[in-house]
Amino acid sequence: MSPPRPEPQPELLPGLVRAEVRRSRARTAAARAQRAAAAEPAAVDPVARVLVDVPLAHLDSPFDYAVPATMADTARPGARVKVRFAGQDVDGFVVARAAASDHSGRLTPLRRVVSAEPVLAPQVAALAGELAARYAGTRSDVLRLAVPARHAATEKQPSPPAPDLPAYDEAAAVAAWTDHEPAAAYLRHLADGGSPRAVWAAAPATDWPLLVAHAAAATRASGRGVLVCVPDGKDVARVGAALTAVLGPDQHVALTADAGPARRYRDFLAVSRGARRVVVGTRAAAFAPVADLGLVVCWDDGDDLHAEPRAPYPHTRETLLLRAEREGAGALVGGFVRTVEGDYLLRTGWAQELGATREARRRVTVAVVGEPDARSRGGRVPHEVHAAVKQALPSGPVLVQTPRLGYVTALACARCRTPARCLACRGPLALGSPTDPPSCRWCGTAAPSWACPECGHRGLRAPVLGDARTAEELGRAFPGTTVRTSSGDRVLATLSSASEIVVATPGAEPVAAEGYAAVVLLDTWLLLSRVDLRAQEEALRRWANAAALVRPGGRVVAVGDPGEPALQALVRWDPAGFAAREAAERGEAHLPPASRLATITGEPGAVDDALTLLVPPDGAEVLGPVDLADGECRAVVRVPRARGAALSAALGELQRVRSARKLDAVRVQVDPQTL
DNA sequence: GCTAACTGAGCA
DNA sequence: GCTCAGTTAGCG
Repeated sequence: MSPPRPEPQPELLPGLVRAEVRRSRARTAAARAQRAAAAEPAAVDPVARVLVDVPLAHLDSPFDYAVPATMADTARPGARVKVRFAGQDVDGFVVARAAASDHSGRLTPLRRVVSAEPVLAPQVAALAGELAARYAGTRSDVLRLAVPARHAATEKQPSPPAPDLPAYDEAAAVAAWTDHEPAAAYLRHLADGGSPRAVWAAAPATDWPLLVAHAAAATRASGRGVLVCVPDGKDVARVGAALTAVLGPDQHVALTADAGPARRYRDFLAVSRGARRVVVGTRAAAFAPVADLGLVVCWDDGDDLHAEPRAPYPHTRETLLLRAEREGAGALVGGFVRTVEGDYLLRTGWAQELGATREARRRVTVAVVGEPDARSRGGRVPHEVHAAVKQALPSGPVLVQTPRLGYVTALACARCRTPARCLACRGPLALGSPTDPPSCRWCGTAAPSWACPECGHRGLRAPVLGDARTAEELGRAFPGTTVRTSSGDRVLATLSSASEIVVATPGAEPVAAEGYAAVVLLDTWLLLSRVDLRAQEEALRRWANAAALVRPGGRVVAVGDPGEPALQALVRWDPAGFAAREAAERGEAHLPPASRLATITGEPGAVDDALTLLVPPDGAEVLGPVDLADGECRAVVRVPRARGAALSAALGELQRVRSARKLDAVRVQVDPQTL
């Protein structure tokens, strides 16, 4: 060791050198502290295995640190720590303590235990590893989604005491599930400590939050915990209310993104400390460290809110099913429709079917009426719909679903308001989705480079808002009836049973206390016209979710083409048959879930490099790359489902090599929701 | 990513 | 022989 240098006089030195001296002093002080700490290692298990929070793929594995005696008790598995890594202080989690390390060099001591609170449960650490492998991402990315930010003041507070196990009313649970088969056996299996896995297509007019709550109660009866994930905060509130009704107060926590940091951490701690054993929440809740997990529930798994938009882009359903598998829990994948992924779970025998009885499916009648002539300047609401609304109103509220704002109406020149017309047939131009070019509502011809014939301007606008205009039209047709709207950022959560009309966009439909007397689906062509892999499936999902809000015996009227397969599936209330057909078509087209598909997106040069580095598994197909907007491009790689794990592994290796060689980043998405 | 060690150019 | 900018390996 070198003798201490004589320290230069700072005031005699120029600023830069002085700064250097300060740094050097700080270094020697840090080194002294480290030496002192290293001198006294913990007596038991002096090695801490730490996952460091660095975003680099090739550094995604635990690193060993020495545990100073002073941290012997606090540096426990799951604790948040600060460590010196590559010359800087970084955050990390202790994942294990060990007696020895297989690292050959001297171990750097832990810098600091941020908190002894074990926030990273062992099963969540393992899950992060599996998800990182599955989605070709890093554990640190997954952990950022899984563990909420620390809130020191909240951490000091004790969590509420764990409540007593509530009594389980099996008769009530079976009664609530009476419309579904074989629900009684499924519930019994859960209550007996079994882990049945089911894909559930709910009957129309089913109060599904109540059924989920009873499944939770059955699981709780076996002493185990429950985790329920739903698409949005509105559904969290509904399931929360049902859980309170069935299990009693203080049995569950609701985890949502819009709770503040303090509340979020408080609720997380209540789960992590075992004070709450039942969790309902949105997609981030899929990582909640529920103790002794007995059941995971994913409601409406087709909703794209379940797809995490941050790397590595895990899907709630996949996260929950991985957990069910590794933690030995039962699973319930439910919705008013069945996704092709749900169909796949059934076909492979991974899950059993939980379906609506024939009588329950017939409880609601769905009719399809043709669209009014688009050329008529009259309204979009046909006579049959007027009649149905008129008939239903005296007995309760009526829901009118109309596709999203602005995409509905014919377009006009943004400058001079001249209506935009199709060059081929003079029909009105409209937008099918926010991303597609406008196209003709009569003949379908796309008009990507429209220019106003009057003034030459190229901008288009929607002159009237869709739901506002519909509400206006209905208000005129039914004078004296209250017409309310629910859409976008002005969503009505619930509704009384008063006789009023609610015009809502898909996903924003309020739930009526006693169910709707009638549900009307307008402009069904619009949802079907999206150029998306899942357009049909997604359209049926949105219609079914609205139609399911009708009361038993109520009427559903859809305006559209009766020949459309998705509308026919709605009329027959046959989500299983529809999913099976969709799955078959996807299989023929080598699309998920029969294939596993991944995208590589980034700068053209970066994507080229990535494709050169990628060692695809046997049978892999590489498509593209094709140019996208913003100078990016995207390649697609797909393999038969059986090679899915190999594809994920190859993509993970690609990211590690790319990261180690400091090549430009590319975004890898495994099983993206859309293409 | 970042730091620290390494390398070679430029100059005394 | 030394400094310094530019490069690069390795991170416990």
